[in-house]
Amino acid sequence: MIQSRPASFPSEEGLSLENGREASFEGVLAQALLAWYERHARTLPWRIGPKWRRAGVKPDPYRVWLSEVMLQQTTVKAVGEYFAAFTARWPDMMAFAAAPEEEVMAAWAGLGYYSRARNLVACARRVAEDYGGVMPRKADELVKLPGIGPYTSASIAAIAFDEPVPVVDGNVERVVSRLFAIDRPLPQAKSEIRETLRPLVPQDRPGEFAEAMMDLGATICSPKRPACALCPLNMMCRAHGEQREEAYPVKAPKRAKAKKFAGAFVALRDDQKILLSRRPPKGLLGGMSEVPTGPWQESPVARMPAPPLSAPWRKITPQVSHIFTHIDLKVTIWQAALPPETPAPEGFWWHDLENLKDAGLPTVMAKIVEAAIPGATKARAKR
DNA sequence: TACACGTGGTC
DNA sequence: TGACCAAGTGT
Repeated sequence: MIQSRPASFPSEEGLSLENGREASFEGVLAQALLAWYERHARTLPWRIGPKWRRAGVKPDPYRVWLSEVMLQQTTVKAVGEYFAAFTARWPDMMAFAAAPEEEVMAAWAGLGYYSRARNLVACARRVAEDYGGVMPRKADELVKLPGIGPYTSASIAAIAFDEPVPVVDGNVERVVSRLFAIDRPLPQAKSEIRETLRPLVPQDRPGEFAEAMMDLGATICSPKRPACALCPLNMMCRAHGEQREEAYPVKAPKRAKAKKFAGAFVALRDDQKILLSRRPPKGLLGGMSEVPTGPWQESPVARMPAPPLSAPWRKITPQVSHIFTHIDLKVTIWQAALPPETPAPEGFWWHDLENLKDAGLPTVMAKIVEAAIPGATKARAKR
């Protein structure tokens, strides 16, 4: 169901352009947004700015894909250095497709949602094998690839290949739900928002339109205290007309986080090597390296879980707390020093503390090591 | 449809 | 402090 246009917008009869052409609501909105974008576009490493775009320059689909996947549920600031490191190390799709999965997982460490890294590798290999290393151009083709869903497929198709499809991310959900005062709660309202946006997409500049919508949401139409005075669409916005901007988008209530508790073991050999293992490929932190942990349980850790090897374990304080999206985890840490000749048990290995960065520990694991061995995660590898 | 899936920043 | 949020996807 498509919402009616804002009541504050003039009737169509009252609208005419200087050249005598009829101005549609859709056209006026797109023009106002694109004009704003030409002045206020954010400069981003994976983007071709409006000036160069007008000169016919298009962004590299590989970089668009990589950035879009990194940006899923992740801030621009957090992505910045990862994008630079990835593109320096793997400059194109074929180079990336040839990368060992474990190297990609380690390079991704700290960015979160680790299935994205695994799917990135799977996607690159599929593109290399099935498409000769050339990214498909259509959203309905892209959406079949691993790690590429409705948002990412549309964004790549629009931004890299100028396919006029609606691109709906969290920013756009907010902008569109305010523009049309859509009061159905998210995520149920997703399809209504997409279909409301579809006729607004200009056929000639869909990529810039998508980027402009997201920039507007990120910089003007913010979740709290939006800067409506600076918004190029304020006269067309129903939420603004109602002075109820922050009432949109309506969101369904979310569930409380589960509390969980675990014990962890920091085993440090006297030759400055730490005992690590790899987590199972699926599930939380799937495929990432870790310090050995006991079971994650519902009740506080009362006694030491079964350790990976026999050692003079002693409990250290304080505990480490870590908040995941859906789990509030408290970790009790046991530490032990071992002689240099100590062998690693089956499935474990000793990792040089000096080069801990290379181990690719997810943040929660790095926090555990840091609590036991202050400074360990900040050491840089020697040249 | 609803839930699993990370992390860091903001108010 | 704790709740919310940030360019979502897979199951």
